[in-house]
Amino acid sequence: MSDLVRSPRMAGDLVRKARKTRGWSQTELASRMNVRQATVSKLEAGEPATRMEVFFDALTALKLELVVSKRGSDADFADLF
Amino acid sequence: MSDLVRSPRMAGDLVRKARKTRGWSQTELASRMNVRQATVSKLEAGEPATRMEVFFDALTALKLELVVSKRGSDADFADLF
DNA sequence: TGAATATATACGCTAATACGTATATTTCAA
DNA sequence: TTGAAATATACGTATTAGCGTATATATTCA
Repeated sequence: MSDLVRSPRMAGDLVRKARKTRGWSQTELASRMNVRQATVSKLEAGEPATRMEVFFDALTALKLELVVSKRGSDADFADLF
Repeated sequence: MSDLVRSPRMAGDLVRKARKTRGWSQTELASRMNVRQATVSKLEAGEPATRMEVFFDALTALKLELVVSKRGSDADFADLF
């Protein structure tokens, strides 16, 4: 299973879902990321100015993997990679 | 084809690669993202504090898709989704 | 329902992005 | 080689994340 993420909002939703699936509180996740609970709260709220670093730290803590690929609808550019 | 991204640095490398594949200059990409060329430069350099919004805007402009999934090595948590 | 737990906010502070504008540098082709 | 195009930096400004610390609101559950 995997989730498509197109915006900070969707990223926040995904982090929240994964965190809850793991049964962690924001404080628990924040601790693993070495940030404050308030920072996790904002990340999950989809704050657009959240630092990329914070997002990646969350993915790492949640043992999630981020894969970038060409958009399926982008037929005019088959060999992007 | 797809690329795994685990950090701002890797994100920057990927954006640069995709941009070049499209034959765009940083200025060209910046214009499509509605940010300055300097911002694209920093994004590609892997600046950890780059705003998530900027990263997502770049992916959108480059017609790239971001998919989050559980890490393959994370066997202890099969049903994260 | 009442208390414990969890999440959203707040204040003062520091640091750093991104902005506009501009230029120093590096890259690359004629 | 040289000159244009591309990229990295710079300066001053405005804005805001994230920090420490703390608390107002939910939310959960015995």
